[in-house]
Amino acid sequence: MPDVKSAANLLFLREEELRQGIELLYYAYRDFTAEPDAMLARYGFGRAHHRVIYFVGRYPQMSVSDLLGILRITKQSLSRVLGQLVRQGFIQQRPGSRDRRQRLLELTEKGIELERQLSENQRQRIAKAYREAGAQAVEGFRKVMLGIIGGEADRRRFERGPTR
Amino acid sequence: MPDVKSAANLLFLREEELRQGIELLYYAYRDFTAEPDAMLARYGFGRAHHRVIYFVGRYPQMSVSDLLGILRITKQSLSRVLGQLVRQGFIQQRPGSRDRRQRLLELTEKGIELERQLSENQRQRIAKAYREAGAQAVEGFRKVMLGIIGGEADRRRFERGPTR
DNA sequence: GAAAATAAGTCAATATGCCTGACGTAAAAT
DNA sequence: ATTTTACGTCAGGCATATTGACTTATTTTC
Repeated sequence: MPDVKSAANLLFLREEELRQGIELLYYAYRDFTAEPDAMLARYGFGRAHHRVIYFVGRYPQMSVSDLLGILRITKQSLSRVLGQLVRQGFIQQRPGSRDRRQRLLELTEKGIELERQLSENQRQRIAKAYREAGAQAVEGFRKVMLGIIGGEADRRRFERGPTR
Repeated sequence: MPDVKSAANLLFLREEELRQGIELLYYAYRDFTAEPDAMLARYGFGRAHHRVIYFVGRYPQMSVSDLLGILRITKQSLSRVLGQLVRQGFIQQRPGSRDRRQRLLELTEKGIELERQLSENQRQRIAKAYREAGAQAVEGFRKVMLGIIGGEADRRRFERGPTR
């Protein structure tokens, strides 16, 4: 019964393909974070500090609640990490001009330097992967990753054009 | 001076492209783990339990040290998580026949069921992304992800052919 | 203008994940 | 017979994150 056999085989291939997708994400993320984590440890920081520094560098003058929205953590969790970064002079806060309740966040010179160091490794890893895979593969990578990302709002961050 | 300007523009595009790569990984991984995390919380488990259940399901009869090698954590960290799963009947251990020092790991029926529930969400997310992006994009996704993964040994897990 | 909502911060208690270091046991390799 | 390996465990510690309760300043809404 070749029909049954090939149907089963298709299902099997599909199952295997999906598992490989899960694992590609797992291994890639694991390796992607390993080196920055090691660097952060030398400052007494953790991965949470990296995420804060990264996104504040990416979106200067962002508010605390925007940052909370991206990180999807509670303000109590953010508080300690952000407080450390502010007290140690990596991040600067200033009241918003339109809404003075807001504390707009910005990297200091020192913060910019740390961000650069931390992300350099990741940029090079991506650059290497992109270079080896080629432009067409990069396009496919983008498409699949955008499909994995859940929210419409987050997907919009990746619209075409250099500066979002 | 058009040369300088276009060179700077190229650098800018490249920088933006690399940053987007970093962020695609961040958002995709964040959303990829959010729902399983919520399910695990209902069992009193964390992401670590999911990883253990996933890989034991993927490679039945694997040894503890093989699992440690994949997870890249210490045996002390694994110990509590694995111990809970064994005591609560999700994972079964048996001495290896060739090397009786080994404890080979295997999911129980209960473990298989939990694994299926947890990964179903991730499989569907991948399936949706693959379906929407198309076969060629999936090929590109694989290429780029493999380029991001550091170790040759880990990349070998993704060689062609259904069963590794 | 008073009441309600929002942005941000704080105190407290708790859980989980992960680490280093030290030590123990059984089995295999040399 | 000694050393190495596979696994486990005790102890102590730090980072990340949670829920819940409460405060302050400012803006919005009625």
